[in-house]
Amino acid sequence: MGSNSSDRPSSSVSSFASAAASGGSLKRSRNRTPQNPLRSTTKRKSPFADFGSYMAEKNRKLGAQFRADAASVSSLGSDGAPVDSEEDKGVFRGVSIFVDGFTIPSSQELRGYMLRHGGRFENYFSRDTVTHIICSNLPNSKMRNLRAFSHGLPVVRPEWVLHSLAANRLLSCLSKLQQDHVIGKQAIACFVEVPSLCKLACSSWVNICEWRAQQMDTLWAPYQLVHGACKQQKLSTYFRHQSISTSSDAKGSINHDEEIKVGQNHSVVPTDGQTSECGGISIQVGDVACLKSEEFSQARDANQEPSASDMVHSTLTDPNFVENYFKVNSRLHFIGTWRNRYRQRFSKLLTGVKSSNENLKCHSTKQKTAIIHIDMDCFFVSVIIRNFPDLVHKPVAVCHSDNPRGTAEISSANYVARNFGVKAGIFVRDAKVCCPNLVILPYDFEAYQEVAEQFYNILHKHCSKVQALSCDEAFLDVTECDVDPEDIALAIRKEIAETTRCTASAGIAENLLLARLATRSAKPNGQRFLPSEKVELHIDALVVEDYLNDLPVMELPGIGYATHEKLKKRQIQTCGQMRMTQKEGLQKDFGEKIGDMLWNYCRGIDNRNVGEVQEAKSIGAEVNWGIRFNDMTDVGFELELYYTSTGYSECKALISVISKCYAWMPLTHLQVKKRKQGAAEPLKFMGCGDCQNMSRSITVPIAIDNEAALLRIAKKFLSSFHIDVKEVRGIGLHLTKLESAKITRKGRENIAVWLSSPMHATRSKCKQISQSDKQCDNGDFLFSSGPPESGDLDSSHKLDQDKPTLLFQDAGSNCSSIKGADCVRPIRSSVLPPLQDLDIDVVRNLPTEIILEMDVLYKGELSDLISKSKGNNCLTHVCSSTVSLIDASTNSADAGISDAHIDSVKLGLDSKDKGKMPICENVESISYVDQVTMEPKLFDLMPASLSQADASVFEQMPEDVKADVHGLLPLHRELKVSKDFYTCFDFPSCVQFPDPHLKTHLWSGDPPWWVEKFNTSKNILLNVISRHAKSSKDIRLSSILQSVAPFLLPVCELSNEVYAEAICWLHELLAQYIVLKIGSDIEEIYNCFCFLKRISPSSKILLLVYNSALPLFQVSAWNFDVLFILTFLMFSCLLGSIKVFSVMFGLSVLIGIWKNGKHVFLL
DNA sequence: ATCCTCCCCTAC
DNA sequence: TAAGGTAGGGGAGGAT
Ligand SMILES: Nc1ccn([C@H]2C[C@H](O)[C@@H](COP(=O)(O)OP(=O)(O)OP(=O)(O)O)O2)c(=O)n1
Ligand SMILES: [Mg+2]
Ligand SMILES: [Mg+2]
Repeated sequence: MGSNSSDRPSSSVSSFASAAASGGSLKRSRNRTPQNPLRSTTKRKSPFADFGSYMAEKNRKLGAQFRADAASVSSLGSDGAPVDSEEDKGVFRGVSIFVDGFTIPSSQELRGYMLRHGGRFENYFSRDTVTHIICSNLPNSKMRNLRAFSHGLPVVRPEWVLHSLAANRLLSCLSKLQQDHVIGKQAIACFVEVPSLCKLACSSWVNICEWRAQQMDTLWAPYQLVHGACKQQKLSTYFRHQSISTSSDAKGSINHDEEIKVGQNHSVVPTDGQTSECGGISIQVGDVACLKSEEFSQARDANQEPSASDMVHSTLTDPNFVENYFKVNSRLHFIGTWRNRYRQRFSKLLTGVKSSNENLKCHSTKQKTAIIHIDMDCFFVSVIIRNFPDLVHKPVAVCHSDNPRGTAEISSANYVARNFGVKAGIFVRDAKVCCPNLVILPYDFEAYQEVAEQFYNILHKHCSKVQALSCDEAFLDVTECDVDPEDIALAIRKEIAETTRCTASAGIAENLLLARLATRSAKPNGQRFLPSEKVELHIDALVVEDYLNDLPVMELPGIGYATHEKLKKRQIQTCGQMRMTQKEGLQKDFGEKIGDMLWNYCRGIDNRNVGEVQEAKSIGAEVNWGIRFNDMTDVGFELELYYTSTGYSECKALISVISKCYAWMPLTHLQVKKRKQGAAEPLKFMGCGDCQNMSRSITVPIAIDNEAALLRIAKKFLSSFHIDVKEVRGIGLHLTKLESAKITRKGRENIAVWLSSPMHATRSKCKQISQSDKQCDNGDFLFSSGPPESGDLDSSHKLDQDKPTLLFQDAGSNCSSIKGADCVRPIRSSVLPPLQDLDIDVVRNLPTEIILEMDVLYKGELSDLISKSKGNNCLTHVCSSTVSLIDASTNSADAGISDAHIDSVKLGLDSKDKGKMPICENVESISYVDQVTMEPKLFDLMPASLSQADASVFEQMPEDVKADVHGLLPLHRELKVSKDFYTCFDFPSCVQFPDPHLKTHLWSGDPPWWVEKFNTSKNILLNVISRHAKSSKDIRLSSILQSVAPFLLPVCELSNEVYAEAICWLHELLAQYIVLKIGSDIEEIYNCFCFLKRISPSSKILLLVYNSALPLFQVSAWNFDVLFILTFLMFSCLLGSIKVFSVMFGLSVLIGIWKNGKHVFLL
């Protein structure tokens, strides 16, 4: 009967238990294996988001400069000087692109592609020169601006460039791969279906690409972004209107759906066979007339319902889905978030009654405790039914749908209905089977909220010790009241009934457990006193005894489906049976605490006290219904919504908590539900079905107090899953460990070291550091705050004022700094204009984080320049408000950011002197901008074991510091990666591995020997690489990799041998390249790895190469001690006399610690 | 022992 | 059609 669906294990249990059980099974497997490689198109804010003085200034003053720059750059391409002049390479002849915002590939790479293949690249937009605008994604609001700028030019996604390149011809803007992985899958499917064709096409990789391009043209969805911006705008605003004023016009909203779908997704893709859609290409939005009439009537019908939002039911069709879902639709969200609203509403009362916890052992008081448990009867129904007096004696339930065949869940059923077997949590269709006359009423969350407030007002009026359990349920400790508890209960119930016109039931007993059990047996609209057996020697005592004896264990609070099943296996069904079991046995089977609880509960023993609501220890939000995505940008978009709608308020709450107690909430946890392999569409409409959970968490060393930083972490996690977004069924993000604000100090309390690591950040000896600011990076945000208050350890007021903030680096900036998990730092290259060419006035108007980032690129010279140009501390202001790293304890406390940069650089150069880690005095501050890799399949660039650290330096360290370091790193990580690499794969024996004797030979000669070697190989991947190397003037590996990468994207399945051989050779090539270049051009190596890293989500081959060769780079870099500092991290702590900071080298983190002025490098 | 992390379980 | 959220307790197992 209560069977919810086959994908939710078990049934027959009370609704919620089954929901929980399903959650349990769904959450069970934690899978970190990568899914289909998928290019993550992390969305970035458009530059147009930043309209303001900055843009105006920039346009005004830099226009001419950029124009000149663009012209010269472009001419470079069209002149063809550095470009191959071959005819077939001029794929982009006549094309001139302007890249808007963040893209993958980056604008610089796109530029490279254009220049190498006859196209032009414009650094700024001009209607006269630009032929195509490239952008990955634009939120709705930006489309308008884009429209204004585009002047009707095609706005296309960057894949167009790649795929045109792959096809070796200019693809139509109107045809586009729906999704990278989709095309890959389709292509593979085609090949599988037609093996002979596959063989044929496999004669050369390039042929495959061409073939694919031709074959796929018909399958491709439009590439071009939809323009109809005006209409879109109109419709959007209309919709917004509609949702605010309970609309009356169905046409608009349904149309809006179509519109948004196009606007957001850029293409409408049918989800695997479920919803057939309406050829995403040609929905010319705004054309109301073209809508299906049945949809009209549906929508119209829906609109007659009280709920304003209608017919939007998934993330596919409704851009405001999550917001609406939480705001007006989800009952579970309502009851789940109720506690927070209660906290807010009654916080004064709560702080006033702080007594209960300190008297935890109050059994010293002889007085027997008296507990009242009170709970509204069928709460949701009672509230609604007030408006339908006729229905009181009819079976009634609250549910979203009255469809007798539907999978909507019953939220609550009145007692008439319960007699038929209708209960919360079952599907409405099952309820209708039990009770065909069941009347379904809709939700009214506002009414629930209002009644709940009345309810608690009354409770607080009668009793000072109130423990809220839920919106309709509370414990009262009336021990200290003189009045008979039963009379109190009566009075309260009476008042509740009069005030709310809803009934409540109460249980009175000596402890929480019995009171709650008493309530249950008193329902509905009754109350019951359940005396403890010891005191009452009478018939009542017998009642308790009997009551418990025959009580099914399932009735005990804390025993749900899983525990019940376990007990059933042990032949324990009732409390009486459980009493027969030894406590030790229970503890063995269920764990210490649970066993104890079981043993106590079946005897009616409960030692808990009534306590007020504690501070929240965690917050989170998730959606697991209606989640259907078409592509990654949707997911990002959804997350954004997520945090601007619901999560936003959560974050606000969090912020207030943080500012109040300076708390840490260092663990963030993203969870994604993915359809389980082979799982059918869920029985429950739009449900998540049988899912596999993927989750990732990170411990950040500082409180996250801004939702943008959260969002960025979340997006990074998200992209690291490499999940086929069509399989995504749910998303959740949680922040926990709020309580670490109260971490007690002990041990080496004045040392704090945080390291980033690939999977998560490790926090070691995490202490709250008062008195000093903490500046560290553990994600990719900057932690900043005002100057530390010295001396006043617990000056929370001061800390409030100087509350640190996280800078969300890509907030509203077009200066690409953070691009999600797969991105790399912008690499310093010839593209960087000379410092003196910058207009300082313009620069100064840039967003601060951009200045900082640029400053990094200019190695601090920019900030020098700015401060000089201003002649005062303008920059100081900027910097101290963002990266203030002031060490009050040293005499150079006034060191500015530029000093820091210089010192940092010096630090890098120093290292050349000796074969030791650099030693740096006087480093007060180093600015840092970078990110942490959370990509699980990518090894972080951080040295991964002590074996990579300089042992002599390590020896110098204080003992306690050493201990910390040991805690952070494995003592030794096997670094013979190349060996491991060959053996850890299941390589076919026939693969011809590079001969060890070839070492150092691959790169000798001109062209390098490998080019010919690869060319003559039978391996078509190597052939392709060789071809590109030959045709390229530039024999730098980074450049070759860039040009060849599009051809290594997954297109069709080659044999393992081919892959393995290619990987081995590429590994060897890279290894020898490192040896070759490490002393002369480490930046080139870095460029190679950056590129590999970013492309790796798309190319399994390159991912493997990256992973295998990276450690070689790490080791080499350390051994050579020529550390080219591309980016820095400033992470400065003043901890007593120990200062901790970390510096980013490339992507690896160095931790420096110095004590008493003596400065030691660890890693 | 005690902590930590990654889950599961439970309640409404 | 339908709105399967939220937060705390705690167990298993590894690290310290
Ligand atoms: N599976 C569930 C359980 C509960 N609720 C909501 C509706 C309930 O009205 C409210 C309170 O839950 P109770 O357990 O107190 O159930 P009722 O108040 O409905 O009935 P009872 O009279 O048993 O308390 O929470 C829900 O939406 N879904
Ligand atoms: Mg109730
Ligand atoms: Mg209740």
